[in-house]
Amino acid sequence: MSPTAAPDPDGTSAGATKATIEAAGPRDDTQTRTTYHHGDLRRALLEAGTDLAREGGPDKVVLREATRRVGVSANAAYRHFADRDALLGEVVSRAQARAADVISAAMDAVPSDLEQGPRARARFRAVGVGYLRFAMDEPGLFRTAFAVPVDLSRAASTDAAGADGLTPFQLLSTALDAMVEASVMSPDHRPGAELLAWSAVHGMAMLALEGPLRDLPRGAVDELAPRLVRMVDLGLGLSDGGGDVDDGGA
Amino acid sequence: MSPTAAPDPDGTSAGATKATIEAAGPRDDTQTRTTYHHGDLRRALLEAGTDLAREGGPDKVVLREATRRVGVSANAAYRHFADRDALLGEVVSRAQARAADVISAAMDAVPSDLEQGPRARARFRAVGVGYLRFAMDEPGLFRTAFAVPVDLSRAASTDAAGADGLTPFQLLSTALDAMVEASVMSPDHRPGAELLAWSAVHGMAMLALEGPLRDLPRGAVDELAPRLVRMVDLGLGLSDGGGDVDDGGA
DNA sequence: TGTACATCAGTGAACGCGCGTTCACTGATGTAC
DNA sequence: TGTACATCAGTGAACGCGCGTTCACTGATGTAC
Repeated sequence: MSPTAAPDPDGTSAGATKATIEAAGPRDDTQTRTTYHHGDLRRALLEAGTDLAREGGPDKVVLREATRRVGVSANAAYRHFADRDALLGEVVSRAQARAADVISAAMDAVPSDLEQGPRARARFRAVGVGYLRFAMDEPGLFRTAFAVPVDLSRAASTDAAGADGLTPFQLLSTALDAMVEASVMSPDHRPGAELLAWSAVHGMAMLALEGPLRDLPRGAVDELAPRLVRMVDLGLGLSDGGGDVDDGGA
Repeated sequence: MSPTAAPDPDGTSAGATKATIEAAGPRDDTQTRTTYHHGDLRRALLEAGTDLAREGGPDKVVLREATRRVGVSANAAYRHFADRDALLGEVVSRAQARAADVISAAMDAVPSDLEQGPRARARFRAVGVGYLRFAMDEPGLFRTAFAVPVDLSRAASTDAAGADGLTPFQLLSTALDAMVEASVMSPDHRPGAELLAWSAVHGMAMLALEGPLRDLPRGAVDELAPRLVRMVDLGLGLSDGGGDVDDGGA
């Protein structure tokens, strides 16, 4: 039970002094430290790691640099994280939570006085628009959240939910459920629809961020994003698909 | 003018000997060399680089490892490539050309006795299916072709066209043009449609290859791919889009 | 037909970089008595 | 209330790795005379 996790219960002078230092804030970081113990090193490293991710994506989340920024020796990190992947894993979760917040905000911007059907659709499209907005506004965090080239499955990933308690994937799922409930999407098309919709927006983000469309101007993406989500909306919801179109030979 | 680039014109014994060695094949590679000069080092490095890309994507295209595999000292590569990025740039082009071949093959598998409209559609969908097939069959090459995390724009990129002379992007463009010509797609929707379609398949590939869906089984992708391209087809072609759907507030 | 010589295509060793991680350690803290 | 001591959270130095790149060099080739 760390003294920062719970309010310091004891009133010894030593304890009070430490509590005072901590109350001054979990290290203003970046600057030199006066105490031997950092006080909140774990959180500080997480924040430094997130900054690194913001600046250059997952590859830039480098353990030594994080400790350097916090002003601590390199191996102090090993008191709080098993290894570099453990740190990266938690940074990934934080990045996903940030994405969830942006998506939630976009969904909440949909007028609540719309009728059920149009509202479900608009909220569904807002998921995609929010996803792409996050990608373009925070390219480093986006790639950290959704395009980590290494497998982090063995690293304990903490909660990736946003402020409202839902992960980006869960937000997408609920939006699709609402469309079915509002009868603007056939239940037949519902299974797996997350992956189809996600693919479209994820692909545009990746093409624009580190694909062949790297130098596509921001404005172009802003213009394409609504067209893309409309394409998905129409392609998923309007038709029976499958039956009414010849399947060719491919 | 390298002797390998053009047929060796002279008949001197020295020249003939060298020509004989070269005729025996551009180095069987991987094994020890008996001559001081390699004979076809540039091509051999390109091939080693492509093998590396196949095995582990763009990051694994490492100059030292390529020379090691060819059996040559590390800096011999600098006789043929300005730097590591120049080598990588050419490997990227080769990977794109391979993608073009797979896509072409998928398009050519569409029966030619279909009517113009259905055929145009089927060939368009074949582009997406071929793209995803290449991604799953050759994940390393796919990522090298379409997901290089560094900017290679300053590296001279050679031709990325496949055997039929078209790049993957050009194949997609011609498929879309054919749909407009066959009147199964409105000309109003044509501009920029490449990016919408490309986004969808690229996103699914990236999610399955190095995204959160990394452990999605191959079979799942095989099942989703046709649904995805159908979604795109319907979303792009069937409706007027834009006007007939409320735009919400997002 | 031979030979001097410029040029080409390699070699071997080294540099500097930055990383993750481990080792043996020490200063600070909290607790049992 | 003081004090011994276990435990916690840091330090500093080092290891080993692999990379891209450069340096001064040498062996092989092709050509002008």
